Amino acid sequence: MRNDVNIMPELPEVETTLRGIKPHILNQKISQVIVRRPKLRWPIKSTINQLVKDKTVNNLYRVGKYLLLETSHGTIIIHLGMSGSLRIFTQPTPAQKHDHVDIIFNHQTILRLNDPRRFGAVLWAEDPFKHPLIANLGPEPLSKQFSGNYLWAMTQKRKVAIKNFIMNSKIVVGVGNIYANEALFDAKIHPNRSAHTLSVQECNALAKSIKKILRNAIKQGGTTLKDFVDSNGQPGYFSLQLKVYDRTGLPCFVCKNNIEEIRLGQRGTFYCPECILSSVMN
DNA sequence: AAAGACACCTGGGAGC
DNA sequence: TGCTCCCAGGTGTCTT
Repeated sequence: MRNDVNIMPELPEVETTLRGIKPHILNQKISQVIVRRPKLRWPIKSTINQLVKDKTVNNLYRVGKYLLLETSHGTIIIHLGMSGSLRIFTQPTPAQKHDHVDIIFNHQTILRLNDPRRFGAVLWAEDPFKHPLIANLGPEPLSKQFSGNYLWAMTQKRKVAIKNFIMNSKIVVGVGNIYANEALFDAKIHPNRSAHTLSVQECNALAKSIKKILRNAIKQGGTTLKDFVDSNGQPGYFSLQLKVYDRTGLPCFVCKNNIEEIRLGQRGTFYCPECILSSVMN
């Protein structure tokens, strides 16, 4: 078992981060942005400090896996990539390895981005919804708009594997590899099924499973909220109750048969063939 | 337009 | 012990 399984920021982790940092920085004035390493997924604007200095964060929210810090003029867009984490420090604290960016509020509170693999991003946009990364995103998985009917309508004529399909942010945001595997297992749908072959009923089941899995993870995140952003805690994300992800060859928790692994879209894909088979027979 | 491959990046594990 | 190789993944971009 790889030990980095529980540190990937998927939607629930980003939501938990949001809830953790919000009380510390909402309505607080930015006094400085320190960029130690501008080369992340995209270069951080050299003008970022001038753009946000002395602006107050008057709204803080999440769109997919993007965190948006809205100021009176312009919005900071933060993405955690696959190894990023944000923490709050309420007193001066030396930067550690991979601490690439500090946003300092009221000359005291530090919002610090740590990101070993540097797949994350810190961007700025006058109107984030016109930003190319945000403008074309699909609906939130936990919204009413994301339903079985919506999913079914979108799958028509789409031949791609259903797992790749639900990981496509133009279809629905925030479903990464781990939760895609878990949701398909929960819905008893083979990840390699061509999207358009799913029935309305199966799309309903899948939409429900995605919501259920994400809600449970967010709920679990809430219980570890303090350690999540507290400077005294580990910067780690909560561990996940995974039923299939990274469990190749191990017995299925439901039927005791072995979990199998294939590659889809160059990503590890895990499923229980027996559970899917028994579902089809019913 | 859709789908697949590839790129970015690092830490950690396996194998020698 | 230390070196090299390989792998994980989110998501934009390029190619087919």
